[in-house]
Amino acid sequence: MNKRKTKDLLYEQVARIGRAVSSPKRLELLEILAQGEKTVDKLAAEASIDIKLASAHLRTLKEARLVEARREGRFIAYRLTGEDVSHLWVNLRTVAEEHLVELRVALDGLFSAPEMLDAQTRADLLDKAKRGDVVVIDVRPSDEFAEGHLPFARSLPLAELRQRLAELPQDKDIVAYCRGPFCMMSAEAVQLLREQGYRAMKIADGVPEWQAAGLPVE
Amino acid sequence: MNKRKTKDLLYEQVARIGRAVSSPKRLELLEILAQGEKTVDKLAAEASIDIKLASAHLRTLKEARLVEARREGRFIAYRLTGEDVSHLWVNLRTVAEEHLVELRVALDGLFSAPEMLDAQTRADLLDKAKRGDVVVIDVRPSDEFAEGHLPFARSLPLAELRQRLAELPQDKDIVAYCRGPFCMMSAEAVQLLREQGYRAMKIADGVPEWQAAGLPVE
DNA sequence: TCAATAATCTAATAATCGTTAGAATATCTG
DNA sequence: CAGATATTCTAACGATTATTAGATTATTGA
Repeated sequence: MNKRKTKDLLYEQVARIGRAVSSPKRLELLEILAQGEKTVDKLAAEASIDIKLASAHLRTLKEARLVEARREGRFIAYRLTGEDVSHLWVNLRTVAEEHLVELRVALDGLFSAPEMLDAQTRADLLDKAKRGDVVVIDVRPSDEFAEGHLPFARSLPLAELRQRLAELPQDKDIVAYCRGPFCMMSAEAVQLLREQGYRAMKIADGVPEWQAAGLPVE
Repeated sequence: MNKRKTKDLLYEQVARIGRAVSSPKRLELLEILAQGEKTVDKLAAEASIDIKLASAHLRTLKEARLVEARREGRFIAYRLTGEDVSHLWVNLRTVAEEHLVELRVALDGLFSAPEMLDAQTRADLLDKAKRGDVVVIDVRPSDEFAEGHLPFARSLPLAELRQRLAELPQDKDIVAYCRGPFCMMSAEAVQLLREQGYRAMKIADGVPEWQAAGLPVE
């Protein structure tokens, strides 16, 4: 048995994972799937691509065993093959944020400082939420909330926020979160809430980030 | 500002990292660099590729900011841009090991069970090494040992092992490690030691794995 | 069984990437 | 400064991949 050939085989297998995460659209699909199981048409709509293209990308992800599919009636639902895949996405995104100036500039421009809590305050936030000093709202669609959410968070999807404002207290800090640092739902929620006179801010974390940091999820 | 365009830009940046790790040879270069700084000719020799090709791959890695270069006399030395890059490599390899049957089969075939310590025994190993119950040897080239090694380990490069056998005790367990699960140096060392009547075994971990697990490195 | 829907499969084209070879650059040594 | 060495740069070819469109399969409900 040739030592060189064996090594080539090993690295080739890891490169299968690498190739799977080398396309922006596949990464976006992975991030959406990190929020929970989704059908092809929903994934395509979320990622703003054609169903055929989504299907092709999902096939690639499936061949790398990062996702798996199951038929649900007329639909086919995809999900990540494990929590480690969600962590890989967080890891890739974190390395990109750390090293690629272009990305950091784009993110800084998007989310101005006062709206964004720092990562160190995570434990602190959990504590305040537990005591009821702040209201943590999950502005993702409710099915994603159902698949897992931050402790003490309440579901208040962005689409329903305007009609359900009455549910929120005017005299407490409101902290919104969504799918993660690339998701703009929490920023939109904060903007709306501030316009209506609420004391609102956002955190960049989503459930995948929270989990990858070793913190509990409900 | 278009929401869709902004998102595309963000995922495109992460995909730059993905593309950088989508080639087997680039992954091999990353693993070698995870052991410490190396010049282009050494990297090319280790990865069994032409210097020109190594240079091209290193350029790609540099464009993704995963490595950086500095001139050292007539040579140019490359190193990883941070510890997080080394963790990313470990993460990718771990996901591949977890999900790709082909890889697991290849690894199982390579390293038969009795020679390999389980990952859980890491803390235990550290303890025994501290008390002197086992001798931990680092069989990588000595410059890699110098850049960082497991606590209580002593450097005994594979190339010098046969001549330096006398340095090892016959009555103690000897544990060999090298660059990580894909590296075959520790397996070769164990084979040689056993032929010579020593009680030897290997661990799959290298320094990057040890570090990624949050354990101390000297 | 037929029409409608969701998704996949197949084939084709354009774009990108890996690899190689030859020319060019930068540094060291005499 | 000339020659040797280490590496990069440039250009080119073949291989791989992304994307699109058309045909096909699987399921549901009338």
